[in-house]
Order: sequence, then structure tokens, then C-alpha cells
Amino acid sequence: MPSNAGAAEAFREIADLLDVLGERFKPEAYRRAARSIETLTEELAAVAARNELRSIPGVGDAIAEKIREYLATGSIPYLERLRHDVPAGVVAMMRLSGLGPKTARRFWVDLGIEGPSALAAAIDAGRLDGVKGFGPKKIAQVRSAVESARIAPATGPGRAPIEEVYPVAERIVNALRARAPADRVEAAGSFRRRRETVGDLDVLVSSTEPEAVFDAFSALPEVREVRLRGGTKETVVLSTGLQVDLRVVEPAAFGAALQYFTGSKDHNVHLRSIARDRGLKVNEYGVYRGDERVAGRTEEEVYAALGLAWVPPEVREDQGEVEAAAKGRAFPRLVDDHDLTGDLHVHLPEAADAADVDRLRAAARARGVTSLGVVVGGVRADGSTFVLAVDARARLDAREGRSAGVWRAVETGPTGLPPPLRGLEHDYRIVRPTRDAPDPAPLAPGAPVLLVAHLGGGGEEGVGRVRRWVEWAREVGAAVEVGPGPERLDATWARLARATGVPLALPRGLTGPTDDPTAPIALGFARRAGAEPRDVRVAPPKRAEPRRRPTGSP
DNA sequence: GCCGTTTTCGGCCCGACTGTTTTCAGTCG
Repeated sequence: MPSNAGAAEAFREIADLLDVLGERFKPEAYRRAARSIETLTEELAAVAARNELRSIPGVGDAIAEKIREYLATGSIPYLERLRHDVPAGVVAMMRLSGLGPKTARRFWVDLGIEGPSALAAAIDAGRLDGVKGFGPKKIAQVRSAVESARIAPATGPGRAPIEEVYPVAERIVNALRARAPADRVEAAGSFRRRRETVGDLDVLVSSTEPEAVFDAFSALPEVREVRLRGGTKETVVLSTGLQVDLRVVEPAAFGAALQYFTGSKDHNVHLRSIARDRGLKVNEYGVYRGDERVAGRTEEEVYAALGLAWVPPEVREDQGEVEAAAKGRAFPRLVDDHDLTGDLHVHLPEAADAADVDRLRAAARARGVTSLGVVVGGVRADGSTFVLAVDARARLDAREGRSAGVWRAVETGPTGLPPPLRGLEHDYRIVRPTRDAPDPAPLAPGAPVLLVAHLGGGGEEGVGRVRRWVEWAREVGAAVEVGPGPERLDATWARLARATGVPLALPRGLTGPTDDPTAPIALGFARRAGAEPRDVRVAPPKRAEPRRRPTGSP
């Protein structure tokens, strides 16, 4: 079954194979197309059916044709030819740490080495000794790369989910702010853009004493190994295996460096081409006209020097945001922390009492949350439903009053209310899809549906399911919940919800620990989807008071 | 292979770091 992910993977493989064949610009063209395809919110087949493949950034005539071949037959003849021409092991050698296409190609063409195991044998046999460009250090490095690839196969540690990286990044940034002689410390890279996964963590420091910053950084307890250290950058590996790159720049260059190291690569390339057109040059130290630095202290300065409005990090993917920033107006204001004055979906534990309710209220007040949806019933992992103890329910009701900005919500599976709560006035339903019922059931009469929660469960086969639920949310006027994790909606699907006209709901993490990463990440995902304040629902929609009387009581 | 209110051809980001090279090539981000 052809899929967007499958097409993207095929183009990445083409890029790798072209790399070892020594092609100069084609590999990046195929990779750019692969990245664009991955961010699509609809199936390639649907785009192809409308004859709009060329509208995908980075897709021209040649790649559009290959997409059509892939959709029709599940394979791409060009890729099959490349696979036939290049031994699979050559790409594997290219992926070894510290090696690249040039070196892999030399091993293959000059020495007849066709893969990592043959490379190991060649090193053991001394076949690299005396080869131009390979001194003892380089040979040792290659040998160690082969060894570590054997221990950790494939592409190494890979990319980590952002919710795992978030607490680590917070700790490192805070520790450097406390212990290093630094003006400013910020995490940059795909972490700052709130990508769903993070490869390496980039941390940027503004300081005039890089050596002292590196010393403080290397001494952090989670640092396992210092991989390299120069005058302006240091790379370490944490005990979790996460690689962290630290860059130190002077304060006058901090904005330019933050812009540069936040990326994305495509966004930066686009900015530089604009700079070139204006007779300017952009690098991580500033925007230059000749030798004169005309901007660099802040990101806003850098964008302004290029005639652009400042672009929020979460949308810097060269998917149209540069053109929007060039229109001469401010960039559309994306939803921010202070817009989130309500939380539709707060859970209290099954045994919650009045003190828990008070704590929740206090947490809400402290974060500027003036309306709360409190789930008084829920669904356990085994599918059974529960309600709060009657006593706690009564206390919640008594404290809630009519104007406290608190409403109750009842969380259900896809089919109706749990029996004990049927008929309660003022209840809104929060519906969560389950594996057993992947599709929405016909809407039963009762309280309105406020929210579809824990949607997602992504993967290729989950795509259609997400689309059906988003469509259903639009029909019944529900919002969809955005957040990290396998059951939540990431930025791609938040984008789909926005395009469908479905409001987003974002958690504030009110009942979690204070450093609960879920809330800021969910906000970042919504911003990646381009969500503005009006796209987010923070309170239940106004509705007429229910006419019918309660038909039962718990 | 893609792209273009300077271009449909001739560009395609740019600097840090390492190892090996006596002035640079390759990798990385």
C-alpha cells in the first residue's frame, strides 16, 4: 500500500545512493522533497488526483513523475536501477560516524570495499595503511565507527521524542544559567522549533568567556563524554545517549546565532538567498553589507535587516512562512501561553477530595486559568468507567457554584455515557477513540461533545482513523486535543484540524508536576500548525440551558 | 533536480572542527 511515508523513504534512499555516486545537488533536492512529503496533511494520492503534485515545495516535473510511478506500482524504476548499481553496504559505510559519501565512495571504487564488515577486514589486513588521507588517527576512527555501528545497529540512537528531551533541555539550560558566565542561554535547533522528535540538542550561549562556559558544561553530572571541543563549540554525549552541541558567541552576535542554529536548514537557505538578492550576507555572526555588520544582536534585527517580519521558531520550515514574513506586515500572531485562559480537560484522581479540588483551583489561578473542565468520570485502561467518590463529587459540586468558571465534563469511550452519570445537567462529553472502536459511533442524544481526546495513535494505518475523527469533530462541533505522545495529535494533525475548521484544545498541565513538559510541547505543536488564538477553544461553547430534567441520579 | 518580480539557465548557505594536507578535504550541523 503506497503511503506518504513510503514515498519519503524512497526519495531519501535515492538521495543516499546519489550521494555515493558523487552527485552534487540532486541528493539535497530529493531530501527536500522527502521532507515536504512528510509534512503533508493529506495522502499523496489525493494530491496526485487533483494534479497538484508540483505545488508541493521541492517537487518538480521529475519527482512528480516518480511519485506517480510509486502510487501506481509501489516502486520507482529509477530507485531500482540505483540499487542495482550501488552495493547496499556502501550506503551503510557512508552512514558510519565521521564518514561521508566521499570516503564511502573511495573505499568502494578505489579499494573494492563494499560494506562495513569488508571495511573492518580491510583495516585488520592493513589495506588502509599508507593510503593517502588515512593516517593512524583516521584509521582508528574508522575502526571505532565500524565497531560502534555493530553494537548499535542502524543509524545509532536516532531521534528522541521531544517530551523525553524537554526535561533534559530544561535542566541543562537552567544549570548553565546558574553556573556559567553567560549573558543568555537558549536551546535552539529542532527543539526550539518543537519538532515532534529531536536528533541532537543545540544549546546557544552568549558569553565572552567560552572556556569557562565549556568547563561548566563538561562538569554537568549528566555529561558522559566530551566528543569535541574547539574555540567556539563543544559537543558532548549525555548518559542517556543524547548528543548536545554547545555554541558560544559574543552578545552582539547572539540574535544571528540563535536564528542560524534554530534553522530549519531550508528556512535558512531561503533567508540567505533573500540576503544575496539584497547585496547582504548572513552567517551565524550577523547580517553583513560588505564587512559591516548591520544586524546580529537580536533575531528581530536579523529578520528586519532582510526586510522580513520576525518569524516564530515553530513555523520556520520554508513552507510559505518566509513569503508571509516578506509581506511587510507583522507575522500572524500565533497562540501563546497567555491566550490559554481555560483548560477543557483536567483529570482529578479517582480518590480526589476537597483538598484536591482546592489545589486544582489554586494551580489554575496561579497560571491565569479562569475556566476549567473537570473530568468527574473516566475510562480506565481496561475500558471500564469510573466516577469520583460520591462525597468528593458532592464537595466539588458545592464549591463549584454557578459562576466559578468550572464545569464538569464526562469522559467516555466512543459510545455514550457511562451509566452512573447519564442525565446529569451541564455535563459535556469528552470522547476518546479506543482501539476496539476506531471509528466514531453515531451521536447519541445527550450533552454536547466538547472534545475528542487522546486521538492519534498515528502510524500509517492510523492516518485514516485520525481523519475520520477530525471530520466527526467538525460535524458535532467538538474540539480536538493536541499534545505529545503516541495517542495525542502532533503538529501534522493539528494542521489538518485547522484546515478542517476544528478548534484545538491545549492542556495546561494543572494537575501534573510543575515541570510537566506536556503543556508547553502541546502549545508548540499548535504553533507549528500555525494556530492563532481564535483557533483554540478555552471554554465550552455557549448553549441554551437543557430543557429536559435529569432522568436519573448517580 | 529544483527554482526564478533581477534569471527558463546557472545558480544551489556557510563556518567550525578534525586529521592530514604544507594549503586542503571531508564531515557536520
